[in-house]
Amino acid sequence: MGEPATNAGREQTILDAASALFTHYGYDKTTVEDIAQQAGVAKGTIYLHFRSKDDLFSALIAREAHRVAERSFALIDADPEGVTIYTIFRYGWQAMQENPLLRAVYVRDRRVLGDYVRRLASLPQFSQMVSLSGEFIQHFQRLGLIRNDLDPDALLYVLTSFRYGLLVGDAVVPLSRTNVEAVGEVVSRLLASGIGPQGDRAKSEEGLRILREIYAKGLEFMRANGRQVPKDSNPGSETT
Amino acid sequence: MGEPATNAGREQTILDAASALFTHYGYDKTTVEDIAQQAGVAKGTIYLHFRSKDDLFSALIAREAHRVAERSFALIDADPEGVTIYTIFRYGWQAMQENPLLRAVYVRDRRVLGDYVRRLASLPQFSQMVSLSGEFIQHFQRLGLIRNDLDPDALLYVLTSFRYGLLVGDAVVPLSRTNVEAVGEVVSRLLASGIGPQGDRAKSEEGLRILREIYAKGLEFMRANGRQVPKDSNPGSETT
DNA sequence: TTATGACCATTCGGACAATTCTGGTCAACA
DNA sequence: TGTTGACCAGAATTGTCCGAATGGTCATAA
Repeated sequence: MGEPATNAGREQTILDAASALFTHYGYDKTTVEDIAQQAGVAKGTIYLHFRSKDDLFSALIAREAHRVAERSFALIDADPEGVTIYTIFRYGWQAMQENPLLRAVYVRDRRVLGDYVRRLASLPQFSQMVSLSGEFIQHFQRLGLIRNDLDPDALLYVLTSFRYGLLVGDAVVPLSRTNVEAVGEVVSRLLASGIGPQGDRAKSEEGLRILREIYAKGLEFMRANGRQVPKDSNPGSETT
Repeated sequence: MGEPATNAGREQTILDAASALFTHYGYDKTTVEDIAQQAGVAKGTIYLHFRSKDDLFSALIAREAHRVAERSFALIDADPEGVTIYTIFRYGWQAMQENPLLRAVYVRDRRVLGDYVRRLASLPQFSQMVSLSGEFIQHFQRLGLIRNDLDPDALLYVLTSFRYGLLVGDAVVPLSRTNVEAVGEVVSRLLASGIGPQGDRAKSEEGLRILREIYAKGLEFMRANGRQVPKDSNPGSETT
């Protein structure tokens, strides 16, 4: 309904169609023909914008990851607490929870990813970069934004597992749409007093800087290993 | 090596063999013949102790659940902190982490459970009973052993997901044998200041009572829905 | 009484061919 | 210049057959 006919607009339309079909039917069961039909274009058009079905999916993941990151930043900004380890964790989870496709990628849901899971193996823990990494925790500990009497490696493991559990959790305990807020609140409170700084509330501008820095790194990494531009890149880099 | 020839001893020997084979090869790929061979008995003997392969597995799960519970109780007792919400959570996790079979049951690992996962569907969340349930949290909140400014439903969801994440977590971030202790320590510290009572450290004898009570309930539940004794139970209760 | 292992009905799974489907191309077209 | 859809080779699916394997039984033996 009312898709723009511009070049960039058409690409987004294709991605929208692909997103809906992939999350519903999974990568394997969704054919390129299906995507074209849903997007209202011919199959050949898709190959004007993307090199292959794989490349299309990579582009989609990149777009959704970007959206999730922006969404989490917006949520963090909107919270009066500002940038803290627990708002980062809370809204990072919430933003990913709201995005079915990226959530599937993060938890490696074979029902959605299908054969694509093998391709993911080469991107070892790319989604961790969105908001969580070892150096991130160590930075925060050095700044006093996380209590530093905890082993950083163990803490990373705990936080990563925690987030993973929260993302997969509703497979064990069903989580209704209504109490996402309540869960976020509990998570936030728990981490605030659990791993936050004991005494003073330290300045968070530094945290924001680090957050954006690590996000930029993640972007760069994804641009390197992610999708290739189909048209105007130097050709002749085919390996087998 | 050195199995006792007593009746009960033989049953345990069979369960030991089944445990090793199931965890290594999975339910589907392990034949009754394999179990008999590994246990050093004839196949028919197994059917003197267990009604079917399913029943054997149910009995094994029951035994391992019992062991895990006892193990976690022992760990809690050994900790100077005593019975608190965080020692319960910490050692409940650790004990289950150490038991490959029960861990597979809890996370519904299809590679180990095979076709048996369907049977598990009738036991909705039986393993949660081992140490975690809604009423448990509410009891503790009422006693002041858990801060009561948190929504109990959301808290239950968070803790359940947290534990699930910790149990599955090493599929995402590999967890070496050596730092299980470190992770447990972090978990304990995090929960102590995260959800424990803010001020005083309340008396924990009451907590111990509740813990055993809920465990007893779980046992009763499992005895009702779990395996049936093959021999001297009243016959004639076959439903199709 | 208790344990055994040969035996049976059923299921499983590999092999193979027929058939459909799918990602990707490209000459024709607007 | 941008778009289309018929077309193709290879992959996946479906259906079928048949021997091997498996869960479970029971007459026999210790």
